[in-house]
Amino acid sequence: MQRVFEALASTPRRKILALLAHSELSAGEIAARFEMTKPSISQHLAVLEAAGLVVSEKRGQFVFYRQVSENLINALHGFVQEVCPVARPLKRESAVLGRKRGKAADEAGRAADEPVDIPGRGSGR
Amino acid sequence: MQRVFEALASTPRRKILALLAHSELSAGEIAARFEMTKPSISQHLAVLEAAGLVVSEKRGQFVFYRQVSENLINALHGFVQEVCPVARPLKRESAVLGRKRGKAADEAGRAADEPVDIPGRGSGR
DNA sequence: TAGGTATTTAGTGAATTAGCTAAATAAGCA
DNA sequence: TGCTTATTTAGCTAATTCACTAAATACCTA
Repeated sequence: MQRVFEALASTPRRKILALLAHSELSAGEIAARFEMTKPSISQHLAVLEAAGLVVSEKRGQFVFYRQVSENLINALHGFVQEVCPVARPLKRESAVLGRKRGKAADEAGRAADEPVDIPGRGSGR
Repeated sequence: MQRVFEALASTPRRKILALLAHSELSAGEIAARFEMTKPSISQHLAVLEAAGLVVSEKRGQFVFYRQVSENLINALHGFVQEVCPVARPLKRESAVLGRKRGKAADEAGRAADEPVDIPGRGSGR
């Protein structure tokens, strides 16, 4: 949770995530789209990966990065539940998207006015 | 947008927002719930206010703070649209919640794969 | 093995952030 | 007016972040 929000606090990192919205890209391809040196981009990618927002996979000479949208959605969703309980309809929709998740809701935090409770999942209780 | 995410990057500030989820509180009441000095809390509140996430109102001796959930929802929503277009159902629900908003979607950013388009609103086009 | 490309690690300096204490401002009350 | 409470502003230090350059590592190809 903390790491997710720290990762999102940086504009270049949010842009990297947006760039990865539709397809995976190599570190070099990502760096090519920013006016920043490759080591700097590499560092941003490391922050995103530590937050669980992307994963990397080395294939041959290249390291490809792709999004892990579950963690983003779960962190934001969990937070919105805490802060803005009026948004309950969001929760239901997010649940539909996040059926396959298992643990990230714990990191995402809770305790607003009810425990995390994802309908349509079966293992919550 | 940038200010919203910077504001959310701090755990104490996220906790303050959660504390304000259900009712407004004075600066002193907020400070009383944290193990931090009042000036520090005051600074965090200033950051939250600069991001448009809370508003303050001075009444007599006290300064009361309350949430402005529209800005939070819109910023997160706009970002999710950029980064995670698969989450389109969220968008529709968020629109229902945010009927009354007018301009914050611009700050929230867009450009993922379609323009911001809130159904059920009348002024979008 | 040698040479080239891709990426990360190390190390540096400037800028920002987070918390503190002390002091200033503002409002309520005797 | 003078005292008390509530909050913010100023000024400080320690810690973190950001982007850079230079060097190291890993992989591919000849």
